[in-house]
Amino acid sequence: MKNRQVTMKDIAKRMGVSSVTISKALNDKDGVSEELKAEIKRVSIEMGYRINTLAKSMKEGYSYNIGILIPERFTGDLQSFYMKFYNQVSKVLENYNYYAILEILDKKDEEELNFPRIYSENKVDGIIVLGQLNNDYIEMFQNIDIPNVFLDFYTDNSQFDSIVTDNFYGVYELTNYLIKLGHTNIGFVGNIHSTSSIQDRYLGYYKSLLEHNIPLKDSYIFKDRDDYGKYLDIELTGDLPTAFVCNCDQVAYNLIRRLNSLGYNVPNDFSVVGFDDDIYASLTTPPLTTVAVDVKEMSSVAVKIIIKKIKDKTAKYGRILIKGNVIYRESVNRIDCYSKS
Amino acid sequence: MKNRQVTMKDIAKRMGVSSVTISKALNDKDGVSEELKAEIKRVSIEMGYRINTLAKSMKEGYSYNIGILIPERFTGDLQSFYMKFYNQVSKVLENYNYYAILEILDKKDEEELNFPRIYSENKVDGIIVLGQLNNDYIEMFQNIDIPNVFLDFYTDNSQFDSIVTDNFYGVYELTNYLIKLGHTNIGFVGNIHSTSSIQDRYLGYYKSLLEHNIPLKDSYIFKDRDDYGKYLDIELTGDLPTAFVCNCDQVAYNLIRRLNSLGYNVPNDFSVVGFDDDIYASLTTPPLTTVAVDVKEMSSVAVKIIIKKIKDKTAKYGRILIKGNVIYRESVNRIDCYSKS
DNA sequence: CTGAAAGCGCTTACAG
DNA sequence: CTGAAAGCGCTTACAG
Repeated sequence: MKNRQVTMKDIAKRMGVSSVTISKALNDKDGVSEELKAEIKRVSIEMGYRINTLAKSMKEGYSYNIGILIPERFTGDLQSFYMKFYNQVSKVLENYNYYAILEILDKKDEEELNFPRIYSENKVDGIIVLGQLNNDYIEMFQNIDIPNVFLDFYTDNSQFDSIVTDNFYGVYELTNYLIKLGHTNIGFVGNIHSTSSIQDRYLGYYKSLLEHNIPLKDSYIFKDRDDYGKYLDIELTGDLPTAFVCNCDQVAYNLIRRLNSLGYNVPNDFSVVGFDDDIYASLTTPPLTTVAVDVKEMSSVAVKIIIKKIKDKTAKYGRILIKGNVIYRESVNRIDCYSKS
Repeated sequence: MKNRQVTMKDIAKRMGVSSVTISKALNDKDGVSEELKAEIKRVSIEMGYRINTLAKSMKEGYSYNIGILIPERFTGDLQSFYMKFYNQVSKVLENYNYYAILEILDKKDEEELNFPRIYSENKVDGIIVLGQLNNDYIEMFQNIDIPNVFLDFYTDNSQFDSIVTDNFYGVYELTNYLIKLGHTNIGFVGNIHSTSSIQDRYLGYYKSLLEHNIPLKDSYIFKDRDDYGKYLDIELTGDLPTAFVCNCDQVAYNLIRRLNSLGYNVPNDFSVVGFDDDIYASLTTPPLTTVAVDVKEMSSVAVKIIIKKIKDKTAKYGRILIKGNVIYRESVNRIDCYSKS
């Protein structure tokens, strides 16, 4: 058994007042004289009082916990990206006096459509889902009667609120930047049938071309992975563009190594840009111009929304796009300037 | 307000029994006939009952939460290592019907010696500290009256239980391996005054040399960082060893790039080993022979210990060393065999 | 096998 | 300004 904690009752007894008065004083509510309030606070510290949030929570009907649900497959070795989110969300929640509870949803539970345990056991007031769930599971989520928000992915079912990085706009900005530097032969590296975020990035690239009256060339679309996500050797034969827009930094990293091994130099022979600003962006030589996902802002918004939804169950937000930040580094050159960077 | 949940009372009313019987049935306790128990379970599912763990917790005096406390400075960009631990600990806790609550201890709170909020607010039954706290804070931790365990670091105060990777033994094994392959001129790369884990790794290297009657040479100790942890260019002049034992993978990565830029090949000209098996180990060409910290085992042990300490407040474990696993890759050659690997 | 009573530590609504 | 009473939803110990 736990050793007995100091309770409000103990303070009350010692001070000869009621525990109601203690509660009011410690919560800065009206109905206690300022002097008594100050004295109560002093004594409570002296006695080493710590509030029992469990009791408070039960009375109020709120746990002051938010669940963060991450499908197991996003927790592998290199997926530290999601942990960054978790970290940030957890930090933001503090400002609202909330805590984050992580649940990793294992494959089996996801397939068998079992409710998250944090939900079944009423551990949380709301759930932030981090990382794409399978469709059936998402459908099931509609039956969950606590607020939820999807972070970093979305679904076509408009019932759900989601917060995603603006893939489209980010690549659009990057491509505009390349064009401004004189590039007109610009390739896109990625399997445009693989994930919806790669697709959106591709469309941002395409929009930039459209706006500048640059025709889209099939031969400038370079497949980087098969439809199962397995990386392929990028085919670099025939007519090549002067700049490559890669769907992510890791692919840019692979591409640059590939180009190097063929005797090319980046950015002198080819300009290359990525997306994500993850560790690969700084491991390439030269470091990559890329788009940094705004983890901080996205996390803040996710928390704000879930807290609002807890207070107002009917609130709806839909799909919220958060702009990333273009990070300018040395992997890009003006097209008319082949002198070294 | 939350929409009202189904409670045991509701089930009781509907079935014409008391809520005590419901509680017994759902918890598989004695005192209910098997038929009634089965019927209660059926109805509770039908009614969509979810237990209110808050009420249960309050009654029992346990929150069924474990806090994971990570000092802020370990949550930066590249420290996904700690998140791996967090992940794993969280997964293991599930088996004990416990949940993990993350608290990132910010710099200010650490300096001002403020208790973690999860402690002040009684949110958790125990705390796992992940990442070295400053000494004063550790001293203060002695006054915390809930069980705690330090994960991945230790302190000389034997009051505390800690679980650390066996740095000493890991490097000892690696160095033995190099010697078995014929190396006798073996260098160590690291600032041996910088952290205690680097020091332990150095001593493992030294023990291996001792055992094989290989003299320790000052000139074979290569400083990789200053005393503040800032990386230095490693000085590679004069008499060089045939193999380098690096204190971590990132340093091995830096070293190999350095050697490459000087025109050397690894492993043909020099063998190199690292420690950690992090992303850098697979980014080097060739990939690194290194020691993988056994995150899984360390996390399991941490959880086992904290759960035991919750049940028995007097339990003591001291410093527990967990062996890492040597991962054999291609960055090492036999010394007598210069043909390619 | 079944249930009435008490209690976990708070907070809220109300009375004085 | 202060406090007695009731209640949040469970579980435990005890009585029948």
